[in-house]
Amino acid sequence: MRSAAVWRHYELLFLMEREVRVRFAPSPTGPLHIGGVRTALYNYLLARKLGGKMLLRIEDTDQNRFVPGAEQYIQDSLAWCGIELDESPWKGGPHAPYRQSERKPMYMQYALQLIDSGHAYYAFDTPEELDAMRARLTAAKVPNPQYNAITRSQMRNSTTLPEDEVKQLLDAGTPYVIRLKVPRKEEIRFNDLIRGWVVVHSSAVDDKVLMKSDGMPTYHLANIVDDHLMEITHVIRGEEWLPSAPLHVLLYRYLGWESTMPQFAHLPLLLKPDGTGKLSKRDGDRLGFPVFPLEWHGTDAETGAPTVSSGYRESGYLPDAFINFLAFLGWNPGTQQELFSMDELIEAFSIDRVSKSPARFDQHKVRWYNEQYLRAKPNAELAQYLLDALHEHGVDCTREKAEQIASVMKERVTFPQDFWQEAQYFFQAPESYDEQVISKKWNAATANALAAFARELPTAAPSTPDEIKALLTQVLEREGVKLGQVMQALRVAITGAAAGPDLMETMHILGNEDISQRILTAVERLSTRATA
RNA sequence: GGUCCGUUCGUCUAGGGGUUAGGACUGCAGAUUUUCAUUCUGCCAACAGGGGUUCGAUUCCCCUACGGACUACCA
Repeated sequence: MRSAAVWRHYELLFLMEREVRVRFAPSPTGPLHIGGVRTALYNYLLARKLGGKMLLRIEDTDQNRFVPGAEQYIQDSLAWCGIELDESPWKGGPHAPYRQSERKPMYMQYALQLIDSGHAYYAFDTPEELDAMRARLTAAKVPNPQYNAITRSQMRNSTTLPEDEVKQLLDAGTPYVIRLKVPRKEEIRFNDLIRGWVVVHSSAVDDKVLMKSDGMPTYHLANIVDDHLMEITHVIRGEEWLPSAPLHVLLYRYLGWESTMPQFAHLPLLLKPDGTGKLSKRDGDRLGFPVFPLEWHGTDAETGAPTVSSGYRESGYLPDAFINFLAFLGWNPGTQQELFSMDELIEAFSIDRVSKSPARFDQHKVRWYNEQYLRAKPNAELAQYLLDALHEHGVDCTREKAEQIASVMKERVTFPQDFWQEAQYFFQAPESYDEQVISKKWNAATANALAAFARELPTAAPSTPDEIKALLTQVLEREGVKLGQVMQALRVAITGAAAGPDLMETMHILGNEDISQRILTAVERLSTRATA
């Protein structure tokens, strides 16, 4: 049973004993998806919360899976999200280098240490021999074929071969791997910060390869060695690592590092928004919304054709909104508060409030978060989005006008690009008019009243939304038409659309000349059409 | 198949032996508004099933079902 008080106690102990150090350790095999970003985020939040350090380590021990640009993508993504790294391949740090490929010379000595202490052994089996072994076991209906305490005695390795033959094979340069000698009957247990005690029997763990025949360590060895050397105190990673955690515990023990073994916290998975299963990189645009923080330009694995996967950044999501949403996927503060800045997240975060069960996406909620964050921004900042888009399209606009537009539009947009898309009519008189409104609301009386209003505008020169309204009311009264009857028609005459922000505000932004002109144009065009 | 992990409204979740099971998103309805949106108000909506333990279980225990992860010289 997890109790908040107990974990707070653990956290305090760590604080007193040694600096909290966490790591995010992605492999550069493609774009980082949001599950990875969330893992990085929780690591970051814990580090900042406890006054510790956050480092990033590139796990590139499999050179076959290296994807150019992936590392840069990881760096850019975290930077965009506001997740700061204290140590990284790009920034350096006291435990450099931070790429496992560059740390290659460091691993062999630990594998040899394990061999010396009898916890690991050389294995010379070829892939064909391994396949044959598995096939044999499968045929014999062995539930879980694996290289383990039982099968290792039938394979070609240093536990079965005479010592001098092993030496001979090694001297001859025969390809080999180093495998962990997992005990046959032993209970392995560890206390997961999120799940409590996890117990696994060693018979379920196989003799994992520690050093590959290319001289590189596998993930299992490398991550233990590096976490130890880098003085990592908490390993926060996805649930997919839970089954191999007992193996890692064994490694810490056999290497003699158990007393400083980091605490484990296995995060619940992020599920595909539609069907079932964990979210994967391939889910991409199939779902209609991004699973990547940034747009990714890759190549199709089979055809080699270039592919593009959309990103939250390019789709118009604000990093703060994205992060706030992501933080709540698997964690909550236990209060009613929904909106959290990064600093507030840091303040509120605690690992014991991370839930155990997996979470699915809610595309509506990310949008909602984005709207909240967008509306909280000052008009000047929102105006800049519009200004940028206008500049791109070669349209002139003063900053003052852009701010006015942003001010009236902010309640009705989800993304920054909406300002440009929804505000077209502020820069261009309508070319067509909403048919429904025209057929329902446009008639001779309305047209006459609006024309009268348009003619009086330049001379009356109202200078505020209120004054515009006053003038309009005054004219309509004289014409014997009610305000409610013409508003829709007036809106359509000016904007062409049936809906939009407050009309008086809109007219004020456009200016008297423009409104007058637009109304007269509409009256002319719509009457002509009516008689035609 | 085996091992491990999980299961509260459609979604994210709070809660916890006795509660009208709370909030947020979505949806729906109403109010406001010159319109749409916003805003406000309300409504719909959940403890997977079965056994225990108990005066009492959604909450603790067990089983079942379902879901998921893992099961490579990938991470």
